[in-house]
Amino acid sequence: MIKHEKAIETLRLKGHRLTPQRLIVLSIIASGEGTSGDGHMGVDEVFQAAKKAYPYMDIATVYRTLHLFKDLGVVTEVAIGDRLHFELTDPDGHHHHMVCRTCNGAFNLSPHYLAAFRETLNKEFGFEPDLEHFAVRGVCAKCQEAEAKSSGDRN
Amino acid sequence: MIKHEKAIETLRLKGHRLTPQRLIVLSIIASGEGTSGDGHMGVDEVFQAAKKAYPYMDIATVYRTLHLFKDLGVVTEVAIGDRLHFELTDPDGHHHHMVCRTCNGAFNLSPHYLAAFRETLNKEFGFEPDLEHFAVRGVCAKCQEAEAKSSGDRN
DNA sequence: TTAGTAATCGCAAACGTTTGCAATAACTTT
DNA sequence: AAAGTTATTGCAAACGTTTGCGATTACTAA
Repeated sequence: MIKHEKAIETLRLKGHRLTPQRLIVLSIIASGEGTSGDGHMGVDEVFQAAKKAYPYMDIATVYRTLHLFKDLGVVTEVAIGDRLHFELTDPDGHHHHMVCRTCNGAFNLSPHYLAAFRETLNKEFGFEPDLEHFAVRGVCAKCQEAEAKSSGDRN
Repeated sequence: MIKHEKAIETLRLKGHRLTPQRLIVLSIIASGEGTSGDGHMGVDEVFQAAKKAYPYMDIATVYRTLHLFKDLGVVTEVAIGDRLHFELTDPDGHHHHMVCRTCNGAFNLSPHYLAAFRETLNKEFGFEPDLEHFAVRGVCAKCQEAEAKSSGDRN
């Protein structure tokens, strides 16, 4: 059940080297033990965890590795409140995100909901949108309630 | 036809001070003479122009001013190829953007195309998306053609 | 008109991220 | 198994952006 074995295969197939640093970062992302509890982790979370496994780990390497993984489609980048988070791409459970601007919670969104939108852009403008991963910001149902209750204005 | 008079009014109404720096930044954004030719400008473009009008202008002030304007809804932020661009919010001609990942061109998109999407998120999840301004990345029709012609792969 | 006050500024330092470069190490070939 | 090639690394410097702070200045009230 080594979840990220396919990712390693992808690396090798595209001619990238299997360095300890990359494997460490990969396993950390795969474990997904971030503070958010949503399976995605911030760069610094990854870095801190990686240093424990390999004290020489450099933050630049973490960034380079995450970007490589992203380009390979091995991990997916989610913008959570201004900072980037990363999660292992799950080809079977591919999903988008709704990110609440109030509580920074991330909710999954099935690709189905975007299909119509993509088709429209294609037909009307010949524009092919990048919707491999997509995040909408907004306010989730819970925070809308809370806001309605307190009905105080802060903005 | 002082296009940004309403913006100045907004500043004053919310109790913000009308400093020369703010007025300069505002008029620069309003002029919209960016290199992109699309009416939006990068932070450094704004900064360079502002320095000409007021040599003591500091880049931090430009950032603070743009963020203030954005919070007030006076300007709109567009992510163009990793860098933020800003344009005067035009309440009459409100529009979204399609940003081509290949040529970095920005094409306007009428809000109409997002209405259905918003409604779905609302109904299905009770999620209220921020779609005041929205930018989809992708590849425009022209670049798709060009790519098809060369048919070389790079990624 | 002047004096008081608080927001705003310029500066400099800090932050998160990216990049250039020489040293290292993963892979290939023999 | 050893040597060669080249991607990758760690480091340090640079980049774009944000923030803390004391000095300045727009506004308010007298």
